[in-house]
Amino acid sequence: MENNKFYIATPIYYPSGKFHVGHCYCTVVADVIARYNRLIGKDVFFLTGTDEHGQKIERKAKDLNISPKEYVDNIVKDSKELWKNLDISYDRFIRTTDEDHIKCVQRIFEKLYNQGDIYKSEYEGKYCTPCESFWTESQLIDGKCPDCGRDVEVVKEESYFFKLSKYEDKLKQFFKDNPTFLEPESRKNEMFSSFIDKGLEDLCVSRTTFSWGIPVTFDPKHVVYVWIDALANYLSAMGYLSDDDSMMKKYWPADLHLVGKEITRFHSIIWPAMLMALDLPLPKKVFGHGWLVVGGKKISKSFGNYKDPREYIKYSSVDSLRYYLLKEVKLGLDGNFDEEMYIQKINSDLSNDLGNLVSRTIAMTEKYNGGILSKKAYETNINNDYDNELLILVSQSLKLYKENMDNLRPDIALDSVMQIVSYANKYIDLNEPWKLAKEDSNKGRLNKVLYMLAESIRIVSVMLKPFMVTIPEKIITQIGCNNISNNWEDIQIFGNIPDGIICKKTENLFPRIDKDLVLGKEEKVLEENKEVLPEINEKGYITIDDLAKVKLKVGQIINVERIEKADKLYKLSVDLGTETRVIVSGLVPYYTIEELMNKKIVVVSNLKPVKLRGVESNGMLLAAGDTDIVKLLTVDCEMENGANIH
RNA sequence: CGCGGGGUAGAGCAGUUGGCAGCUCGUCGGGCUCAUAACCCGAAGGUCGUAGGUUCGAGUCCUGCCCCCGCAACCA
Repeated sequence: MENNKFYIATPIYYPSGKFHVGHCYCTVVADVIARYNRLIGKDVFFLTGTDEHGQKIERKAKDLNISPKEYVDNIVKDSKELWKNLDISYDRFIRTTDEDHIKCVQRIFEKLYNQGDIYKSEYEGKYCTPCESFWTESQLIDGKCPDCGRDVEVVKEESYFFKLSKYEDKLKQFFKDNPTFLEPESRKNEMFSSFIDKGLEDLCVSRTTFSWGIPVTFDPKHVVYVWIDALANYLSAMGYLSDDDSMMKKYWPADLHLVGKEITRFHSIIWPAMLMALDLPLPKKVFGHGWLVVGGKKISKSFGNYKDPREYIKYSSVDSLRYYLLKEVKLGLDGNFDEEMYIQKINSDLSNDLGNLVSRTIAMTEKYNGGILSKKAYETNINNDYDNELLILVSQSLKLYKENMDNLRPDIALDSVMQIVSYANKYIDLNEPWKLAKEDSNKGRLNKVLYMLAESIRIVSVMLKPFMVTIPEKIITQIGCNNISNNWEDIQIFGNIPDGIICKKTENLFPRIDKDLVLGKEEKVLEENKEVLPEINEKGYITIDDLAKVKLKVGQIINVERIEKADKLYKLSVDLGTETRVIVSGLVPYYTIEELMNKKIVVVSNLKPVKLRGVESNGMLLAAGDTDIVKLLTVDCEMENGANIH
């Protein structure tokens, strides 16, 4: 079957700085799609890499007093590390400085030149000499260089041009014949209204103003400009125009170019035109995804919202990050990456729903049936309504999943997976296994429920494989299915867990993340950076000013309540003279309500409020002791409420 | 008249060909005790930016206006 291969590529990124969440987003999405296609049995080739030439790189290297190659080598090393951290399963990391790529680009350039699609002419533009940069009319600010504000001059530069205009009609026809070539729809509108309908101009494809690039073989003072150099990577990786074109035969045309919305134009206009000129089949699809915005703003160094993605992984996990990026961001639209939302989402979806489902299922199986999953019980007991509903949901979900993965809606696909998880949790409550376990006559029914759950969990794990790298395997191991085959075809029919498999609970799959702890910590780090107080750090002293920051007051407890669902917490109302404060404190093991009533205590009055078990605590009371004995600090004579302590 | 995207419950978002306005989180109330203080049920909460139009019927189609964001030849 010709249909059985899948060639997917991300753009090659420009390594003018370290990669951020945005780059990761694109690559992670591509990786998920690649893994999905492998899962359903396709022969996948997944390409990513770096676009390393150009003036900007040349200049950056010069500033650092190293060669451009050294400069990009460093960044490439780091980004490969990053992709490893994110479990990106690329088949090749192509660099435009790779030997085979350079050869390929030169041959493409020659070929196009020889057949007349590239010609020599002059490029005229506004040039800022000190900045050594060309600017377009629209980039200029008040007619001056946007970088340095100095005057620009009109300069003519000898250049080679690609006859883009020649392909205008062919392109229009192609878009007409292939309505799904460019997605989402909105991008297509943009391409037409902004560029194609306005008419395409020939494209400048060489430069003489810098030398960090691939030399034009027949005119070496020119280097190949970004268009051909960068776009050609998708072909050079296939060995196009080389001695060995077996890859080309096998994988070309590409099935999917997943690109950022700002470079959709290059991939949907220039790239197809180039391929037409080379007389090659065009890619099946170009998808222009949206951007991640952080804190409502585009990711950029100047906004200060630029963060190494590995920071997020540190306190969560790669799988969590990948899950969030695919679930919460609708492919094609901009998505907000808010750290607080991130933690909340993975706590709720992954810890509470998924992790806890696995945990409670296995715990019950161990407790009620020695960890043994009984396929016999599943087969011999008649389905009730809940069973049927679960079975229907699973099969619907599998269908929806595949449909949406194929249609590049991973968010909806994930949604359908999570629906199984959600119903499975409900299924437990509906069946009440803990009640079934009380009577021997219900043993069969109980074991059926447990089997149904385990099998649903196994199916969910397989569906999650493209999205998560380590967790699905861990889950499968916990439910004892690591020795059976768990591929796409193994989940199409419900009931594939053999009889007598033993499951065993080990680690917590998704420990809940304490939002306050993580985000609070961060604030502390920022503060430490602001105020460096070396004396304190060295000797452990604080100054009188530091002490003055803590406002201590005398207070009287005027009301005490237990907090529901909290083992140790009291909700105390404390009279501070001018006001009554609510303070939550873990004194249940040490004091009774009666003992606490009317006590005069010492209160830290300016502590930042925190929510404990849903009750906001405004302050803290002082107490002595560790775990066994805890005694409140009180004042040894009558003191009016609200009196300062110093 | 530069181009594009967006404005839907407190927050973040879905809403396919026009047909009772949904999801997640949060809030409030209840249930359960197998589980990672998790899980299950119920409730409150929306003039779908605004003004008009088409229609039996508009979040959805058309027109005007207001606000936010991005792009404007190489930052995914």
